[in-house]
Amino acid sequence: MTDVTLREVARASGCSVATVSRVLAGTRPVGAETARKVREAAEKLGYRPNQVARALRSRSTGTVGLVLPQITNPFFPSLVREVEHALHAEGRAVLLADCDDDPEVEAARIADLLDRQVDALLIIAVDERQSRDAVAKAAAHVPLVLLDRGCGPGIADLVTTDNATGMALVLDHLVSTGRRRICFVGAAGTGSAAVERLAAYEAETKALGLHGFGPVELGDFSLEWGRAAVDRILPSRPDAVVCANDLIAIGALQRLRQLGVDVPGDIAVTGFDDIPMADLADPALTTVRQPVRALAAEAVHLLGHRLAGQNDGPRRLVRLAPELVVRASSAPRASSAEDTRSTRTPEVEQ
Amino acid sequence: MTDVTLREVARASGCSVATVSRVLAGTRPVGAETARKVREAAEKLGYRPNQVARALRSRSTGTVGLVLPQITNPFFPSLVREVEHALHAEGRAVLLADCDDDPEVEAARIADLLDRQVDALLIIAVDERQSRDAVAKAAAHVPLVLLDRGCGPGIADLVTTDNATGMALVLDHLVSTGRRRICFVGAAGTGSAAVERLAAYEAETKALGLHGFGPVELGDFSLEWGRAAVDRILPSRPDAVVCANDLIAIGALQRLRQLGVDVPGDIAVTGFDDIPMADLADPALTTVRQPVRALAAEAVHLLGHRLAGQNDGPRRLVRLAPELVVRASSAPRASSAEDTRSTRTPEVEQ
DNA sequence: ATAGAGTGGGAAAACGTTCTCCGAGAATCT
DNA sequence: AGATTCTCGGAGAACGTTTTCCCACTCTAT
Repeated sequence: MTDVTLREVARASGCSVATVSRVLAGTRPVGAETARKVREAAEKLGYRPNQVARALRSRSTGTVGLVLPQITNPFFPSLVREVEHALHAEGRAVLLADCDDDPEVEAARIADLLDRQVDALLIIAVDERQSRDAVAKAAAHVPLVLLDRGCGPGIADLVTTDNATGMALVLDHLVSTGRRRICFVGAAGTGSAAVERLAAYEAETKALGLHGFGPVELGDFSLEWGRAAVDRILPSRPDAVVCANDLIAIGALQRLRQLGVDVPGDIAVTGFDDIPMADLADPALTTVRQPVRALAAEAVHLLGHRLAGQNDGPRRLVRLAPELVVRASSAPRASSAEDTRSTRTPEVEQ
Repeated sequence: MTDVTLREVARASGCSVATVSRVLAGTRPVGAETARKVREAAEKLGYRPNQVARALRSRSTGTVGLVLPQITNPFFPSLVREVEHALHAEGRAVLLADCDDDPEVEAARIADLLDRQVDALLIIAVDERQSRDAVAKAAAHVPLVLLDRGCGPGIADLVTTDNATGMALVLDHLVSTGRRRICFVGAAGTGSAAVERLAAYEAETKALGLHGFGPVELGDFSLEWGRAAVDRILPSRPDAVVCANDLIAIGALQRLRQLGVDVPGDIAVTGFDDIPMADLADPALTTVRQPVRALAAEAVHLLGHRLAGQNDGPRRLVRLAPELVVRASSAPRASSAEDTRSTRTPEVEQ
């Protein structure tokens, strides 16, 4: 019932605590016979090392804090999953902190995690500006990597999706399937996703010479805004609507259907992120899939690097290229959609 | 830079470590003047108690392990969120373990959490049978509450949704809006959700005297099965399809639309769980909303109870009544759906 | 005056590890 | 043979708290 300690294993195997620790941790060579006796005793008593004591002594808890704005944001669960797996593969555990999209809660959670002596922090920042202070302060104490959302330059390592590439993929695709009257529905925030995707859209349309057309409407990253934006955009008779994320796109899809507009016949719609719903929308949504696994792997890798080294060296900014996922919502107008759903791609499983 | 300890606060305030601990923890009355000096010094040095040391000494980490099958299952994020908030409100932190739907991984994660000295475990079991051993073993060491999914009787406290009530709500609703030729698409597994929802469906249809009709098709809890099941059910010309969860229902919706069947005109469709997608489907899905916040609160409450008491006493089984959410997919046939979406209910926010 | 209770404070033991010394014996070198 | 290294093992300090003693002192009641 009560836990078995090193002392008891030592007594049972007739040697010292130090020796038992050594053979179990493999930290120094130990005589074959002694080792056997120790292992035997440990086995018999069902000894399990107390990680708290180990942490106190060795000043490392083997624990990483994962701080995010809102686990219910549909893009995060898969990211959390990958991060969790990557960390567990290194024998680390994840302390989860959901911030309810509130920077003050975020600051408090970060402080709490530091008190709990996490070895490192992985943070998806709530807000570009308002998170900065807390993040910077935390980065002074412990290796810290920002994930997905930035937080000002030079604060900490950041690994994120290359929004410019993603937007370019979308626009190339639309143009190459004959769309010309393209418009953009984005978000007005100051977050990196909002800013970068808008900037990329504008740069790319210019590069492609589509600059004549192009209403741009900015709201927020929500379904409701997607629905509302359709009404503001429709009068200019576009043949494609590029949305800054999937939620906006799905909202747009809903409103367009309601108004009897044919997608993709009259208008193509694209999203960004590839959340699970994107594949389920009707028509299934063409979108940009963030390289979730690679993002997680890279972030964990960077953490490992700082944990191994002295946690100094320059801040890194890693941008990973996303992937275009073409589905029915952007099918060429020529093919008059008998079975538009066949474009659906398989799940990201494995 | 390096952390401030009790010793340093003691030295700075000219008193002993014991006294500092006492005033900061408020564990014993201490002279007013001394207390002031201590607090002042602590403040000035920026002292933060080391939770690991505290945990080692007081044999309590203030940490709870949350073990779940797959964070990407769309029903879980909101549950995780509520659990996390409820626990944090008590000053506890959450150690997250995602099991990848694998009972062996689950067992390993549970063992790891126990080594990390979690004060308690909150487990959404992967499998009714295969999780039993690991859960039972863990329950012997630490307060443990099962959430959402059971794991055999008497293993541990269990708080879950009352599937029978939920199914009754659905059937009453369908019957009272004129549906009679009702059929069921469920899952064949041995998990409590699969078994209970099927049993409840059968009991309730019998009670309502609908027993003449009623094909029942069993597959799994997936979109694909929902799509496939439609083809097997359609020949019997039902006017309502009751699905064992939302994924199945959304799959069914998709296939029905593809076949040109009018929902809800020809056939009503209902789901179970109220995952975020349910509201976004077209038509929006009538479903049973699990009382997520209450589930989390009750589970945490039970944990607290066992943490306070001696972790004995009988195992409890708490069933919470869910709520029917009527949306467009089950609108009465009479009202020939001008704007079927208006039935949509607001988000669960706040 | 003296015993008894009550108060404020310190010294030091514990919690379960890891790790630094240190010593005893065996093996290797000159 | 004596000096040096190596190997194996133990004693005990340390990690930063909490908590148990214990002491010194001040009140109050006899």
